Amino acid sequence: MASIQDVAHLAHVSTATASRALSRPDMVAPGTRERVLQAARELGYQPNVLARSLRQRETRTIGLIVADILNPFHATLAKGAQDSADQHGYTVFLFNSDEEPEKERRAIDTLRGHLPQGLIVVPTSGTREHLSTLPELPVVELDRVSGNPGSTTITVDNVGGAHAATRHLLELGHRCIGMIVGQQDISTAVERRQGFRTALEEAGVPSDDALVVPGNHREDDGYRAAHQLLSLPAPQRPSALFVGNNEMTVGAVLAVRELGLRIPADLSIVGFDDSRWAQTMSPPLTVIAQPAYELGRLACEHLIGLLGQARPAPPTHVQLPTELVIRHSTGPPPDPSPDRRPHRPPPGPSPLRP
Amino acid sequence: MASIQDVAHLAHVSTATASRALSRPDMVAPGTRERVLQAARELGYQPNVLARSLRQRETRTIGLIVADILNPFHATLAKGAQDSADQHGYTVFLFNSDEEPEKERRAIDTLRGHLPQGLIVVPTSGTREHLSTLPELPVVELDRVSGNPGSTTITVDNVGGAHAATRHLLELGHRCIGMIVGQQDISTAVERRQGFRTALEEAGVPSDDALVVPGNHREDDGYRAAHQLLSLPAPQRPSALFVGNNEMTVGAVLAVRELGLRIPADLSIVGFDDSRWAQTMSPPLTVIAQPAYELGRLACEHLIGLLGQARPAPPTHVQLPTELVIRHSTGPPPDPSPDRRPHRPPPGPSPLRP
DNA sequence: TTGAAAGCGCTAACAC
DNA sequence: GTGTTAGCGCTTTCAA
Repeated sequence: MASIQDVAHLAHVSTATASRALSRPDMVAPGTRERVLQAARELGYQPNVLARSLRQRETRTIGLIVADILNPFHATLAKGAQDSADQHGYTVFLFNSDEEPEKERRAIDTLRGHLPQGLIVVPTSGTREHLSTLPELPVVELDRVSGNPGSTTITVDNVGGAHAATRHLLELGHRCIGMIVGQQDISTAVERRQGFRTALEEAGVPSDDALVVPGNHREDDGYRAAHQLLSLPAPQRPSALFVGNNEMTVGAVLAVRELGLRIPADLSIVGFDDSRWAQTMSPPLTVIAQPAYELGRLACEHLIGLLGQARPAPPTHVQLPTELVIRHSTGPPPDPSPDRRPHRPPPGPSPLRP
Repeated sequence: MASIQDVAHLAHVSTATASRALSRPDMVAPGTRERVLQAARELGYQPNVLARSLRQRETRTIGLIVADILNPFHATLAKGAQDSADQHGYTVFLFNSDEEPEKERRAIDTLRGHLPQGLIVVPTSGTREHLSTLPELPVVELDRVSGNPGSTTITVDNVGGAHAATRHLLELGHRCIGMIVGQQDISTAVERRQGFRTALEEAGVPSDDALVVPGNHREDDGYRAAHQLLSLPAPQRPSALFVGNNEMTVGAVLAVRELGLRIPADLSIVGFDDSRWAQTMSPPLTVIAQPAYELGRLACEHLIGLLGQARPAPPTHVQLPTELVIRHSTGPPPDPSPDRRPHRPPPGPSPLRP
C-alpha cells in the first residue's frame, strides 16, 4: 500500500507537507496542494489508520457489544448505532456477547487493545464488573442497565410497557395471567416483571408466583415456560400470557400451537418488542413496541457527545416510551364464569399511568 | 492505559524483555517471565494492537461487508464468519452496504485504512469494480459472486434450489407460476431465475415474461411485485408464486393476505431461504433452505486459509447444496380445468437433477 | 538470557 | 508555506 512517503516523493514535497495537504488543505499553498492531491489520487493513497491513531492517540473508533446479533431487535440496535457513528466519521467495532458474560469479557479485552474512544454495550450480568476494568472509557449502556455508576444509559420504559400490556389483558377480563420473564439479573426483565406485578395489584388481582416463569431470553426458554404454565391444573391455568421478550414469544407461540390452543379464543398472548415476525404471524401479535433503531442511534449520539467533553460529565439517563400495539392475539378469556365480566373493563380502580 | 514500558519498568527489565515474556515466553528465563507476567497482571496491561500491528505489518483483522444486516440471513452469515474468526484469533470489522454500491465503496475505503489481512464480502453490483482497487488483498465472496477473477467464492446451488422449488410446484399441478426475482445484476437472482426457467422448459410449460417480476430484494419490492402478478387477468394470473429471497417473500405474503387469498387453497407460495418467520407464519412456508451459518463460517475458514499462503493461490469455488423444505404453503392449484391434472406429476419429462 | 536501538506510518512542534 | 525532527507503543534485529 502506498504510504504518505510515496505521495510526498511523487509530489516533490516533504511528508509533513503531504500530510498537511491531505488533512489541513488550507495550511498549504494551492499549487502544492494540488500536486499532493494528484499524487495521492494517482497512487490510490489511503492513510494508514493505525499509524495515524497511534500518533494522534485518537482512533475515531467506538466499540459496540450487543447480546445477540441474531435477534432482530439487537441487529436493529446495531444498525442504528452504526449509521449514526458513520455520520460522525466514527467506525464501529461490533461484537456479540451471545448473552454470555465470559464472551463479553473477551470482547471487552479485544476491544481495549484497539483503543476505542467509547463503548456502547447491551449489558449481561457480568458487565458491571467488566466495566470496572476501564474506568476512564466513556460508556453508554443500551437497552439494559448494569448498575455501573458512571454509565450513561439509553433504555425504554419497561415498567410502563409491562404495565400497559398487563392492563390490556385485565381490561379484556383476564384474571389469571401468566408471565414468562427474563433472568432476574437483567434489568429489563426485572422492570417488566415489576410493571406486571403493579398492574395486577392495582386491579386487585392476587399475584401467584407459580404464574411467573423465568427463562434465559431465548426461544427454547419461552417454549419450555409456556408448556409449564399451560400444564397447570384448571383453576390456576392462565387464560393469557405476557411474554417478556421477542425470542421467548416465538417459543411460547410454538408451544401454544403444539398444544392445539387457538389464539386468542383459548389463550391471549402479548409479547414484548415488535418484529416482522409478530406482524406476520397469524393472528398478528399484540405487542409492546420499542423504538429499537432510535435506541441504537441515540446511544451513539450520546456517546459521541461524551467524547467532546474534556472532563467526564455526569452520566445522563434517557428513557424512551414503549407503545402497546393491539393486534389480534388478545381477546376476552374463554368460558367466563358469571362473576367475571368479559368485554368490560375490570371492576375496581384502573388508573392510567401518569 | 498501561503500556509495555510501564510493565517493563515495574518488572525491572527492558521493554524488549517484557515484550518477549508476553509473546514468546520460552525466550525468557522463568524467573524474569514470572516477574513480567505479574507486573502485567497488576497493571491490567493490554497490548496496544495499533502499535503492534504497525510494527508487525499484520493486523490479525479481517473485513466483512454484508449487504443487509437487518436481514436475518445476512446476520447469520455474519455470525458464522465472526465465530470462526474468533476461533482463529482474528478480529472482524463488520460493515453494512445496505445493498448500495456507494456505501460498499465507502466501507471498503474505511476498511483499507485499517489494513485488514483479508476481506469477505456479500457483493453488490459495484463490487467487481471496487475490488480492483485492492489487487493484493485476499478476497472471499460470500453468497453472491461479483465476477472478480481473483476471488474465492462460497455460494449455494441457486440454480438447483430454484429448479427444485419450481419442480415442486409443477408436480402439484401448477402451470401458471409467477416468479418474483431479485435484480439481475446480482448473481443469485440470475441463477435462481435460470433454475426457474429450466424447470419450466423441462416440463414443457411455456414461459411468460410477464410472470417474472423483478424487485430490489426488500420487503416492499415483494409486496409490489405480488400485487402486480396477482392483478393479471384471469388466464394469465398465476396459481403459484416462487419468490427469490426471504425479504421479498414477506412482502408477497402480506400482499396475498391483503387480497384475501388463502394459502395454499387459492395460491401456493415457495420462498428462497428459510427463517424463523417462514417456520412460524401460518401456514408454515415451503422454502428452499440455505445453510447460512455454515456459509459464513466457511467463508472465514477459507479466507484464513488463504492468509497462510505465501503466493496467492488460485481461487477456489465452494458451492453448498440447498434443500427444498416442504411445509404447508404449497398445494394443488385451485379450480382445475379438466385438462390439467391436479395432485399428479405433470405430463412430459420431469427428470431429477443430478 | 537480556538490553540498546531502529523503525513501522503518521502528525505536530518547532524552525526557517 | 514548507522542511526537519521527534515520538506514539510495539517488536525485532543485533550485540553483549
